Amino acid sequence: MGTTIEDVARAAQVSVATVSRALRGLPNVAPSTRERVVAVASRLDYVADPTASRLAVGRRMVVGLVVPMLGQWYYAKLFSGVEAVATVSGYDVLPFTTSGPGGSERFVRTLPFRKRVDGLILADAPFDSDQLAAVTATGVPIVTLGTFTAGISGIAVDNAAAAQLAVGHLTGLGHTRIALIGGIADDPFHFSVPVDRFHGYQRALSAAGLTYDPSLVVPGNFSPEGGAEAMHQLLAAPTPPTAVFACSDEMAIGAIQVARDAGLGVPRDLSVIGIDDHDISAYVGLTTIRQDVIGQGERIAQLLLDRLEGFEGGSHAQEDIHHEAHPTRLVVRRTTGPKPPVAAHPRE
Amino acid sequence: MGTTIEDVARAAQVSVATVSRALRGLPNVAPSTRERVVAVASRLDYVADPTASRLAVGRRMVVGLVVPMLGQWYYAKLFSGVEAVATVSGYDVLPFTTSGPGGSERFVRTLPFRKRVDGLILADAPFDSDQLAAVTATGVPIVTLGTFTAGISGIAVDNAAAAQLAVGHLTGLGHTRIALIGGIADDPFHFSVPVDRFHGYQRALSAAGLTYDPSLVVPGNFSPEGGAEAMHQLLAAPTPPTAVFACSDEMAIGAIQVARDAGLGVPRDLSVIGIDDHDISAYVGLTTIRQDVIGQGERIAQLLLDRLEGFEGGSHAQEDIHHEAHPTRLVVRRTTGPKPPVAAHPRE
DNA sequence: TCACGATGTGAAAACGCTTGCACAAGGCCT
DNA sequence: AGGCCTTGTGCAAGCGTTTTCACATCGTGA
Repeated sequence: MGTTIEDVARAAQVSVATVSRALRGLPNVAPSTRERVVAVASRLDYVADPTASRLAVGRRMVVGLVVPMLGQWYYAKLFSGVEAVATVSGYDVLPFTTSGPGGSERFVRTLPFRKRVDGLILADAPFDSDQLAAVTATGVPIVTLGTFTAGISGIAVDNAAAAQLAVGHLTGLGHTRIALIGGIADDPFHFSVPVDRFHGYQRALSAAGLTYDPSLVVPGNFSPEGGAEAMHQLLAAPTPPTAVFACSDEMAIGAIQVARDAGLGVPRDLSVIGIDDHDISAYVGLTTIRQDVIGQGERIAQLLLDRLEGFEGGSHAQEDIHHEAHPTRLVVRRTTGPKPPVAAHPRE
Repeated sequence: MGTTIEDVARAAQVSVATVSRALRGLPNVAPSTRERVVAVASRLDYVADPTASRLAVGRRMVVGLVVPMLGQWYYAKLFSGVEAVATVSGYDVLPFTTSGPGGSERFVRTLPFRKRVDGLILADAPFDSDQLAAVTATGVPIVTLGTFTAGISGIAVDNAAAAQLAVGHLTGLGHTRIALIGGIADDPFHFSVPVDRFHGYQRALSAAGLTYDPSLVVPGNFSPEGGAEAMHQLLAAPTPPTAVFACSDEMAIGAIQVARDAGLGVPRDLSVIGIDDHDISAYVGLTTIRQDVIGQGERIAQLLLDRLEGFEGGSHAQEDIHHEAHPTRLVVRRTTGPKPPVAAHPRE
């Protein structure tokens, strides 16, 4: 296993420089020489040590992916999308999570990506502007996903529009008491996605001539558990909603379960819509707003890679920053329906 | 950003060797010197370049995680467990997927982990013994997850026992026609998990005095889609099952949806049990066999790291191989119930 | 026939760190 | 007082590549 370029050079009776050139397809190598080197290299099972070559070249061939957490559906999908395109360009992807111990403060304080990555993807980055400044000050090329930042290229779905689409679907069905399960109140990671969706929610309400009732807005922590808790809270109110817009499918699913346990029919007594189109949403019949997460991951990775390749080859001209909206789509399934004639109360 | 160890040495009026020693807490550095070096280093925002240090030390500080795919719930959780413990020991984790283009053949042919990782975690590795031999021949320390291999340490749940537990639950409820939705027939990645679960299924049947009916065993591809298709196939049979054991929760969820769409009550007419205890299973009321995926990831990573650390410090004595079974547990929820008095047929 | 650009090749200097070895300076013992 | 560990420090040789530069060699046009 430990064959080095020198072993190959010796065996092929050439210098290491020639081996390097021959194996990487650089010009100025005689065809016969190249052939011989390649043959020897493959006979010896030689592969270049990336550590050494990265040191020599000065590029780490690593992109960092900063996410609140792995293991959650959205970020897992994202990672796999990013990984897929990074790999074909020879880049590794190194995840950094900001919701663990220490959270984003630790991340910003230690800047653990320094000297380790060539570029950074900030996904739903929970940073305030000071923190962001600290990160950009390192000089590492950055793109964002899920939120737009002035001066930084990125892609995102239009969260406000998506939310508005969702809530519009509900108002279109005649609902007037529409709850929001989001991530606002306790805001574990204070990123902008839930905020934007909240705004879309409000917009849709006023578009339908409805007044905003703060008691119908509860946090859901973007988990099924959180969604369930939120639903409990909503059902305990004097006049429960007839429809719920959950800011993620996982919360929606948690909410639906609680509602059904309470004896409510979904969508007979209560309509529920989510966002994401989680892998299993189709199989629980959840109406939702679909977004292509893997596609977003692939796209943002490509955006960063283009920038990185551009850096080496081209002018260091001011990169024109680029904000790209990704589409979303309403998928109507079986958890939303017309407003019930009389509001049902959960049975005790 | 580009401060090197030499900059620090110059500023602190010591040699680079001393800087290296001081910053890494090695002995034989005068307290006053160390203090000064640390101060200077932090003033200059110095961090060691891992690429250079890895080259010098000869260890890559990377563990490879070989999985069929990322982005699926099980492997995403696994990755996050592995990542969590690897990180605290300073290791990066580099995923390799074997179900993409080229599949495991490509992986075995190119051995893309050479010179890149210090150790390898093979999760549900779809390798035959020749392929496995090719991988081990590289000399890279290996552990397996999800399956036991002679001569290689690993951890796994007892899949046969888990399956037996699941099917035993169904026979205990009086069911006699019990289907299996697994991954056997077309076997996209031919790994052993579905095989073991199939054996557990058979064992549970004979334990209950039931005869095995091959027509009740259909592949499900470990996806909700696959589970749905499988259920369609099962319902089309002359005498459909009254209970289904799905080899993953995702398949179970797909199956349930199809059954309900066909007018069957779950669990009134049809009981369904899965394996995994997926994040959302609790919220769709799915009866299942629970396994702690993140815990498995953490444990297998620790096992590998211990081995790696052992390598450097201690004797190269024959590592005692270590096979560790991880527990599973039956979680009864609301998709399983007693055998219906008369078998229901799907309504057309 | 001679200078001259192409072309192929090798020597050696990076890249930024770690670490073995040599060495100086003190303390401690006898 | 003289030898001897111990402690603190620096020099320099790696680690395995890439890449610059210089140097042959060969053909080619004048």
